[in-house]
Amino acid sequence: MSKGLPKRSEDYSLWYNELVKKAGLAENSAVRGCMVIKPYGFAIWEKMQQSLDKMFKDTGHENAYFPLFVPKSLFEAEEKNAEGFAKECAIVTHYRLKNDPDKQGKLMVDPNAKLEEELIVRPTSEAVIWNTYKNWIQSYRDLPLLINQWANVVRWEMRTRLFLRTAEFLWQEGHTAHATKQEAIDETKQMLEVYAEFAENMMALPVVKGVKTESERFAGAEDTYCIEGLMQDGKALQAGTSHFLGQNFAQAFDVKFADKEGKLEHVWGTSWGVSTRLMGALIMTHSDDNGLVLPPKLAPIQVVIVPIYKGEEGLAKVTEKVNELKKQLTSNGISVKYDNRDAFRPGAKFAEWELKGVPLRIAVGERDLENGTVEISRRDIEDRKEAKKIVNMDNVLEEVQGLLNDIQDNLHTKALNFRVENTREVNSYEEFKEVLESKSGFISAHWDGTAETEEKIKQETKATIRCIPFDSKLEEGTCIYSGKPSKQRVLFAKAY
RNA sequence: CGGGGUGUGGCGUAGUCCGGUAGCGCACUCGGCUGGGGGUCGAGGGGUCGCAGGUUCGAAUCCUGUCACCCCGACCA
Repeated sequence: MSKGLPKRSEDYSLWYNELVKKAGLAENSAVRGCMVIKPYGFAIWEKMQQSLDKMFKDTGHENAYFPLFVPKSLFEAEEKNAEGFAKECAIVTHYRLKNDPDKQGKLMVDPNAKLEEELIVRPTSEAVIWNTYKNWIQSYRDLPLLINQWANVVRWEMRTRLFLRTAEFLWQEGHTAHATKQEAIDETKQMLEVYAEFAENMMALPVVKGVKTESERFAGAEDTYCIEGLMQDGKALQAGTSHFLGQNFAQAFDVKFADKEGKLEHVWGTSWGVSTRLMGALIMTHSDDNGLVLPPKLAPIQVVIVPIYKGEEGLAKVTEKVNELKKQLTSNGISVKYDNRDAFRPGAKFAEWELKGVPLRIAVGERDLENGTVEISRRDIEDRKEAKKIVNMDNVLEEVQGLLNDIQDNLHTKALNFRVENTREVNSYEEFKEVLESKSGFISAHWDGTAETEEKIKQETKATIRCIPFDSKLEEGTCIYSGKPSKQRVLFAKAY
């Protein structure tokens, strides 16, 4: 383990990359743009999955699995969707390799094994799924159809970053079909609420809920709702999206149902997804210059216990006590790691578990055994002295339970304060540019509602409209760019 | 795809200009002392110098080609 992480204030993106690697979350692979998610990182993702999966099931959804490949003819059926993803598709054209006659021991694509129809590696699964739904839906009695799948998708990105943008990523995609427009819209909103609740409660990530503008909308959707978070460097990150698809896919794939009167109608659709990008959001929201900071609810290890001892007998004595503590904590649903590796001294272990973001560390030494105490240190306080306190051995369980709750709340509060402090209303384009340059963050400003203005602002400042927040009040104003009338403020930011 | 840069033990690098058979730090292995914030001493193991050609008595170093990665742009969850 090499020492030292770059400072956030000096080079935020270097800090992020190094942190991801050094904390053992993920690393680059032999495959261009694709990452290896390491066990510790995957354990966090699994906790996210478990929690989201339960929320999906609780709202009536079932899991299923659809193919990785999409025949080109299916893919292009919904034109806007196909067009939107066309530029970033991986395509399978052949199904066989053979020995290269010119190069000993090398393989080549067998030109005789060309597929009659190319297969697109799914960048998203609407096409296959709606093609399937056609067969599943005949009557209003088949509706609503509420399906989710956990899968990998591929989008051939030019520039990639661990978790934030990789060519292959893991996600879940929900795809539902409904008898009425209103029901589909309600579903779209409900799932956005699920995402928001997950982000706030589990990830301690405060998010803004809103609607995307037309140019930021999902290709093939009528409306895209989103949750947006603000990272510590003042850039916004889209953490989840939920789409009202109207009847676009139903029409493209001829998915009709007979209503109670026996009349045939197209169904109404939604889709919604969150990806391993959430890992990036989690990392960038809470972590500090000492390393990762994980909210207790998603931490694979909530408490690490480090023994402090001299000699084998010392370790044996401490271990005896630690085993009691560990049993007590574990039986109360707390995940505990006892780091009894003899090869490292306590200081090195402290640093390592800090880097890995374990919420609580308990140090138990021979001195503690005499005094009947332990030292508990919380990860969410950056100052190492302030983070520590000495606790009576008998109170460890309730202390730990209390502290874990405290940390979860504190992380959320800190992140929320940061967002509030970094959300600014501006009323002129000058001010807009000034804020963007000096402070970044969310900027709440009036916009005339046209794609042209949005595009101009994007070109000139790199800031985009993240969303039109649901809670944006109606108020008369003038567009900061064009001076035309506007009825409400929208949220701008530079984004990941 | 344009512009810039880098490929040398697991990681980070020196050496490349000016060719002479690869060095350092971290990590690793073994042993000792140590142990309340990244210990220390000693002994050891590990490298087709991205890949393929070429020049040369001799190539990490020079030449040609090629691949990969990083940064900056154009595109994006």
